[in-house]
Amino acid sequence: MRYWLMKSEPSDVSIDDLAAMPNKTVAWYGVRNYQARNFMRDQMDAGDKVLFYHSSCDEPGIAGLAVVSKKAYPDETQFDRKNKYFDPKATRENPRWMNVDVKFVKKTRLVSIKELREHPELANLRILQKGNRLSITPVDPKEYQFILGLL
DNA sequence: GCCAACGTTGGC
DNA sequence: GCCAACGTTGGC
Repeated sequence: MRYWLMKSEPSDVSIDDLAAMPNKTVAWYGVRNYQARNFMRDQMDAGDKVLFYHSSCDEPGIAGLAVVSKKAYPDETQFDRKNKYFDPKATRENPRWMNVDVKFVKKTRLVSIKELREHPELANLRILQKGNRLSITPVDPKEYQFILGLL
């Protein structure tokens, strides 16, 4: 089992939105970065634990816990002409983009990026590295446990 | 709104 | 295969 941090813009899907979804589950659609796609496609399994992170908002930080509930399968939005994530180079026979399903576990207090930076134990957390923009990053089990302790 | 740091694209 | 130009991300 692996641990991940997944960024979502709360104006798109917040932790509260996730909790309100049917089955409290959402397809993690719209990832259009190969590295992030590869993590989902090649490494994520049902049962993997997820730190749900709010990005591009007033209070960026960890907002809750979630779990991968379904292995990667083709992202439907790539085929939908009207969708902002439509990809003309993707076909049903040759999909380019994949997504997993993510299910709500719990909402936590907001642990801001500022607070995360204050802990030397988290110095290597991918999301805190300079220039990091990946929307999906692996989290070391020790880092995950440490963050659980902050909640 | 700024801007650093990336990722992608496309001409050559 | 190189690399300049362009687009995007995301914290501040």
